[in-house]
Amino acid sequence: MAGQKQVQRQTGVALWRQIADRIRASINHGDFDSTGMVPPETVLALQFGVNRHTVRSALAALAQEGVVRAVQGRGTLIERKERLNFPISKRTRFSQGIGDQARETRATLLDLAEEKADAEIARWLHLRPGDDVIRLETRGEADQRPVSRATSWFPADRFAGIGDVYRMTGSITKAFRELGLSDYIRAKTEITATHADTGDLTDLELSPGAIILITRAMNTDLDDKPVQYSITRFAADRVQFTIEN
Amino acid sequence: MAGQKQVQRQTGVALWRQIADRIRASINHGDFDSTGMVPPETVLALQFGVNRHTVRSALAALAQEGVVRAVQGRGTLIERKERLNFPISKRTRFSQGIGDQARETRATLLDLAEEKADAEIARWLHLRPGDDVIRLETRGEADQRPVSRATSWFPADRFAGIGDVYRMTGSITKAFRELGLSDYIRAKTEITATHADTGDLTDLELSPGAIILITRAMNTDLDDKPVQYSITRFAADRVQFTIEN
DNA sequence: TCAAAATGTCTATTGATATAGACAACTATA
DNA sequence: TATAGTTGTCTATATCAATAGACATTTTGA
Repeated sequence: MAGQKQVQRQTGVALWRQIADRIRASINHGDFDSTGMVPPETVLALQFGVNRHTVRSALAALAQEGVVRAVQGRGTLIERKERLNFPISKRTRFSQGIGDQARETRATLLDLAEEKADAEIARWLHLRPGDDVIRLETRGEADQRPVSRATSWFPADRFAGIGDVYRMTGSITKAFRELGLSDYIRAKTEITATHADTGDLTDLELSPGAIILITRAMNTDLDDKPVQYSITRFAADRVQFTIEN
Repeated sequence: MAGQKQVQRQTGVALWRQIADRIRASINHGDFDSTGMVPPETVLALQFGVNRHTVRSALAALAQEGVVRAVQGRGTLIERKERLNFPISKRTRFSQGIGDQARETRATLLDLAEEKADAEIARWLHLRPGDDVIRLETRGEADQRPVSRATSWFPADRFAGIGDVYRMTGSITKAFRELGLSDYIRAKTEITATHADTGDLTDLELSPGAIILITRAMNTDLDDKPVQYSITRFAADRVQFTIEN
């Protein structure tokens, strides 16, 4: 049977754009891992019900992004993206250091809420269980490719409204600065691994069985006061961590 | 200052489509509530940096949706959408009964996870705390307008994989049927009200201070066994409930 | 070595998208 | 009752999006 949702016409979104987005998602999902290449243009054109030239426009856009590389006579190869390197140090920030590895980095806000700290959060943030904390859920992307999803907690009394500031600036570092915290330090990072759960599969465009790297990290201000605790889940095949001593 | 993100060209998404989406979001956000009408076409054209005709295309699309109505000489009025009526009965389902009130209804999957039941979930689903449950978070939309966001829990042993089935069918009722439950009954509904939290503001496109109607509901199978417990948060100015006795 | 299969290039045509300008028609108000 | 402000309509032009067909070029494998 054909795919459940075909491309739509007359919506103001060009067909090549819709097709490019769906092919990229399929690649991230690992649908073509067995061959390492995208199906032939004629096949894709048939599947999507469009002209071959339209598929070529979509593939050209993906080639421009660096997602695929077309080779005449062979086919369109999926570029083995290098793993993004996350240096872990006292100056660890998400966007910093990634900027030169990817053309476009973005963090999208998934959820934002104020809640009471449970025992674990309280321990990391040096609060008492039940104290107000702000929870921020974000997804990190590099070149349209979902890389990580993070849940961060902040002391609500000190960083009231940090969610809204984050929404404006799109950066934790900038949000901190807006709220009067000019600098902070990565005090501790724990790294573990597990299998992807269903939330990972959807948010990170993974297949069942995929591996997730989990970091639990605490940031402090210059007086060693905790300002942020975050749990980040990375798609293991898209990242590596380096620790310099 | 101008808006932080302007419309983008050459992306495969038509300018009129981007502009229409942003105007619709502004309307839902209540930005024009003081006047009850959209700014003049010439002003919008200047704001977005496009020709007036392009703005007109966007407004024509919104008029087609029924969001606005243009009146020559006066301006473009925002249609006071009737509140969606949710009849609450033993046969309460989201999509049913709404279909004839809105042109297009949709439920988008926000999150999906398997977790352990806490005390409250366990009580509603007649389980023991710690039992496995599947949590499903969705947003309900009618005519592109976000109406509600719901969190539902299902007993994991009985409805394993209901999340994936839901993703395919886009309907709880159909997902139940796929998993062998042909019919179910709304056993209990509790209704409360509160102010919107930050999550509501983003997901439902509301302004601070907006009112949220909350339903806590339990569905059972024909043997009175609980099959679903859900907490749904409605934008209060977009819905009404009716209970027939 | 030949043929099949795949991407690359070219021309041509149609419709959608966007800009530009001018003016008509209508509403509200001074 | 003028007049300013607003939406509606028309013509014209340029570019983008999509389709169609033909053929070249390259790779792979029989």
